[in-house]
Amino acid sequence: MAETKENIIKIGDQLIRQKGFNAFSYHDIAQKLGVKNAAIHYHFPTKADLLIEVAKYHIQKLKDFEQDNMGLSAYKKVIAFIDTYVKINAEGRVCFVGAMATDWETVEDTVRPYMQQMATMLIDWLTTTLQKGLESKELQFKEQPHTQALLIISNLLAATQMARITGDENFEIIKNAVLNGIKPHNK
Amino acid sequence: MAETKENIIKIGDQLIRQKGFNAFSYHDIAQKLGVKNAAIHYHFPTKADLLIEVAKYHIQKLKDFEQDNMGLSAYKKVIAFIDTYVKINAEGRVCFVGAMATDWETVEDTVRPYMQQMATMLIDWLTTTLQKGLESKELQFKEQPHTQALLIISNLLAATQMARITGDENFEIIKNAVLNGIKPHNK
DNA sequence: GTCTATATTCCGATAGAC
DNA sequence: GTCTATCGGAATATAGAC
Repeated sequence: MAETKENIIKIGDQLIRQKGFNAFSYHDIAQKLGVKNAAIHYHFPTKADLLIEVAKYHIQKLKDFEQDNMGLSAYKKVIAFIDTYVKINAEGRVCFVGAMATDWETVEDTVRPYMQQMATMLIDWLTTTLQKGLESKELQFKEQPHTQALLIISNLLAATQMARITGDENFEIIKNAVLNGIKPHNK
Repeated sequence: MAETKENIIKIGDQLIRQKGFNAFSYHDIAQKLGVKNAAIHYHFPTKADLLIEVAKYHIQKLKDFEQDNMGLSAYKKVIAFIDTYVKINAEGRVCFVGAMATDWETVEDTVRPYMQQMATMLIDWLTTTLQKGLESKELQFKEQPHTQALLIISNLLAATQMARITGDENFEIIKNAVLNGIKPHNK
């Protein structure tokens, strides 16, 4: 069934963001699915094949996210964006971009364009969202929208990582400060 | 010689921040030192033993950093702090806290307290530095010093990671914005 | 302190049966 | 599509000589 292929991608993604690309094995996935090692290789001959599909999966999830929140105000879009990181943090995982960044030097060249596409889409969407929020005076911040987008993404990306080491309180503090950094002063 | 032990730690540290803890082998270190696999095991029986020493090495480096910059103004201390991330980024590596965060779930319990100590020291030092800069009006920012410290560290930590994927321009942008975020408005 | 040699385990990957 | 079986390789780790 094609359902298995989808499940492998999802479990692979979870393992990548939990343990890292070099720390999980096909056996880990097989075990969770109740199948054998070889069954995973049937769907994804090499680990790089799987990683590319996981990256594509994230690109699609991001497109879905954009679509689902299209009608929302800029402020609520940012809230929804922050919320995805809250969920990631609650799972005890890190975000895909952060996980891929630390494994970057170990992944094959064929994989990298997909990660670059995903990261660029993320930055572009938030930049545009902030830009519109600025124009409608719904949001307020000093930096360029692109710069503010980079600041927000880096804050949240690192917050989920630091939370593992220093605890969830620091994630909460950073999360609240991010929001505070784009709120109009008179609100 | 004890020099070899020190060299193993330094090379181990570089490999951890370049490829990740689970992606380098004792063979990698041995090769760089021109010795054999077994020589590394003589100094550090297990990989966890080495990791603990790498963590201690970073704790000591941080103490040295604090000592070396003790006489500087708060502003110059922050500049020196940012500069360490500029160097990390120029090397194509990531910072130790970020590297350890993504490998967190795969390291033994005995290692974790050292990483927690290192991360806490980092946050505490920057918090104190920002606090003093605020009091002397040398620096200016809206958030609590502890919050601002978390924001700055998360920005820089993630900037080195994102630079790998989306390029060094984004690191530069984030770096400049970090500094811009604590500068008094009249300067 | 470093070496050779080796034990052991695990992982990625493939062949071929069902 | 999944299985059993297995290959080849690499990695962690240890024993014992020098």
